[in-house]
Amino acid sequence: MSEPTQEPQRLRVVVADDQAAVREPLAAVLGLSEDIDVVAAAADGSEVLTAVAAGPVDVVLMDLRMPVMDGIETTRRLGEDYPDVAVVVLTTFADDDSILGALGAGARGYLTKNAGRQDITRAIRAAAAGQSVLDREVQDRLLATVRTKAPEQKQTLPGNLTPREREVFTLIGQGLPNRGIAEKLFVSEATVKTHINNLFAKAGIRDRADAVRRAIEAGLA
Amino acid sequence: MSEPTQEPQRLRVVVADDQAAVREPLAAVLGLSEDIDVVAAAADGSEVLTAVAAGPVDVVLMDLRMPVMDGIETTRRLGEDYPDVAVVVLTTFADDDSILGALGAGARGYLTKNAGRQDITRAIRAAAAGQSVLDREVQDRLLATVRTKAPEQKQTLPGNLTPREREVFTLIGQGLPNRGIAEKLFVSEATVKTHINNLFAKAGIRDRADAVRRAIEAGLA
DNA sequence: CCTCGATTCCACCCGTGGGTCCAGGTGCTG
DNA sequence: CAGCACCTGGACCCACGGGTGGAATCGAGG
Repeated sequence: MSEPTQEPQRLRVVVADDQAAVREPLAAVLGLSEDIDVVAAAADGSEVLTAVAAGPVDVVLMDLRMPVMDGIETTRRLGEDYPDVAVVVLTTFADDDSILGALGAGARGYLTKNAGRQDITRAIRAAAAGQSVLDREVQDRLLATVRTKAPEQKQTLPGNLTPREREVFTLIGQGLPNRGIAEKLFVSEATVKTHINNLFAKAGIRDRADAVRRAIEAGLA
Repeated sequence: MSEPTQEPQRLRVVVADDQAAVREPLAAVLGLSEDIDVVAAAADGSEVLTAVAAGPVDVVLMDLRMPVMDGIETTRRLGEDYPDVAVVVLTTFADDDSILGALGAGARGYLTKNAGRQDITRAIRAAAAGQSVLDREVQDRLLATVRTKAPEQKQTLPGNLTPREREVFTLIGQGLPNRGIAEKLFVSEATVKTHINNLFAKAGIRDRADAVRRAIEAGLA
């Protein structure tokens, strides 16, 4: 801990955007920062790869919508071949697929195009230092995705379930028929049906199919 | 877009940590930055709230483990009463519960204590500007949580399914009974059963329960 | 033209699932 | 001890699910 964290030399940055009207001014304005060197400007993903292969690069500022090879795929390949190169995404699109795709591919930052020069330079420096900078709305979306999908929610189940009922519920979620559940628990099938009826009533479950979905959502399966 | 984003005046920061041995040096070292004013140092969550109530505060640098009121609960209350105050978490713990709890409570940054001074000041500035800075490992964990739940793989299905069969399959995954599926597709229940039997044979599905699991895994539900 | 795959439908059978009611046994707690 | 919650089991009923076989229409393609 408490490593120096200073970047004594200037950060070597590649700017990637298919629109020259965006790419050129962006590269110019970034070069104004005394600690940033824009070493290349790329119009598509393959140009990014050649630029990175050509010389040492610290950070790639990447647009997502590009011809030939899009930003996500480019990010993925960079992560495989040049894991030390940090990718910061700068795009107009902030939909879930783009965000999850880019971050999942290894991007270390995600900015939308209403970010200012300060925001962009800060994100570049953070990415070079191993941190990750996200736009506020991007973080909100990311969290919303997590919350709906993974909040380890046993809260979606009414807590009144008895241990045995929960156990039966888990086995239903694994797709076992009543007889299979009975054998696994060393009880009669009638008992299993009783438990199922009780827990269905408590949890407001209609179907066995419904039960499977709920069990998976609840993280029991 | 392209707002000024400059913070002309110095950032007013509250440092919160129950250990004086951490809190004091941290406050001192942050004050060295010419754009940061440490306006208060708090030893627990309630001290943070009084400090924020007392004067205008831009950013709270918050430890999670604190007596009286922990960092997550404090963050939550700040979000309710002072939505303009940004919270940056600085803690030794990087487990999923802490991360999701803090970010879910509204924290705009999450650093572990191996972050250097540069990293911390950068995160403070980013948070004040509406961005969010995460440690690399924190982002990785966050993404891992997302990925286990939303991996969008349709490869688990044999490709031989006809469009209609895939459609029926999706509806099964949503827990609909055959009659419901029939109504939704404007066909008879017999037709639905035929499709189901065919796709069950093709995909090697035994049960309806099994089908629900497979549909969810395949990202169709 | 004729075949083949896809889609649509019907009839039949029967196993399982789901609902209801009831009841004996255990163990904890007021 | 009396009550309560839980687990266990049985009996009954009926709807839905799943399997089989057959059949019609239609469009694409040999």
